[in-house]
Amino acid sequence: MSKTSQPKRKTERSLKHNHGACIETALSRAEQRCAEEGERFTGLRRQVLELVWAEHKPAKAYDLLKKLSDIRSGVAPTTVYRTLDFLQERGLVHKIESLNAYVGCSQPNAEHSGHFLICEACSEIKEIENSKISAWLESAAQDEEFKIKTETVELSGLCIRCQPS
Amino acid sequence: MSKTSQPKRKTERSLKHNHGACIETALSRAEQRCAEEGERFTGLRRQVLELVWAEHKPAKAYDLLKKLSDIRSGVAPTTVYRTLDFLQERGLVHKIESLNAYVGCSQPNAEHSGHFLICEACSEIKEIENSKISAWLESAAQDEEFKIKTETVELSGLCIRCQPS
DNA sequence: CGATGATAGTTATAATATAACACTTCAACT
DNA sequence: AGTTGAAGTGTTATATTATAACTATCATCG
Repeated sequence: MSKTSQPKRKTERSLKHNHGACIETALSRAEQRCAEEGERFTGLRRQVLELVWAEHKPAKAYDLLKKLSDIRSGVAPTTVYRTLDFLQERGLVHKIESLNAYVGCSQPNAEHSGHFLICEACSEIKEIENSKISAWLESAAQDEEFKIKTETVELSGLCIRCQPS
Repeated sequence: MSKTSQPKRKTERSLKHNHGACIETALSRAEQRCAEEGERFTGLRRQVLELVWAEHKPAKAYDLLKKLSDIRSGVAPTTVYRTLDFLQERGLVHKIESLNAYVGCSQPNAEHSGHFLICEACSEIKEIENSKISAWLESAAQDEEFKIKTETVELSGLCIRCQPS
């Protein structure tokens, strides 16, 4: 019997959505996406992605390393970084540059840079899907005749739940 | 005679502006800004800022450390990071999160997060002063009722000079 | 002058990330 | 089924980035 077979303690988030299902969705999308691209969604890749998705908070590489070590042997930093690189290249996770951490992406079908709202109080990260943002930034870049390839947009502050009322 | 006393080789950039003057301007603005705030613009702080401004490219902390060691003794990582922190807090330099590097800020008067265009080919960084960007991002955040405190906006790609014609 | 707080020096270590090479596995082909 | 080549993973070592904790020095002000 695995440790995860029990009814598990609830987090704030789990009160609001079925996070188990949330993870499942992410994993099956990832599987599908890899299949489409002829990439293998191996046990290692699945485990790492599952750990990244364990919370809706940024996961640090070395924290993933520790957790991964609990479920398999022969895990080194390389293991984690290589796998994160793979997942990133397929758009399955994003790196949050300002935190040196990683979050799962729920729109793995699109080749997109993510845009993030990062709550400084509760650490929760929300990826915003506002197609206008890229258009705006491109227009700003166009003023300088600059050709954007990747966008790093990380907005830190307070989410609605953490704002003083 | 210092090495820098000679007519020096021209870089692409030096053909376009008098970079010596560019540094001088940055330094005197910094001096003024510190004076306004009752902060001391010490020799160390001046030297670090000068090194950051040496090029219009991102400066890595440990590169600054090496260069700083050439002009003073007792320089450790702490020295550099502490000084960069000081300069950052006063808006005199910005950290480029996606590169773990620092650039000088030419608008040290404003409390602003910078928005950057980063050329992947020539490494040149341009800080864009487009007041619309913050307004746009704030409106996007507002849709989620998120209160932005700091914006990390780093757009990587190709500057006009590095684009294939 | 002497107390005080800011600045800088010193030593050690933590945290993040990559390089280089060896071994294993899988799938495609014969 | 056996061969083989590329992809995946393991292993070891090291590079890079950043901070902690404590001490010494300096500038200012009473």
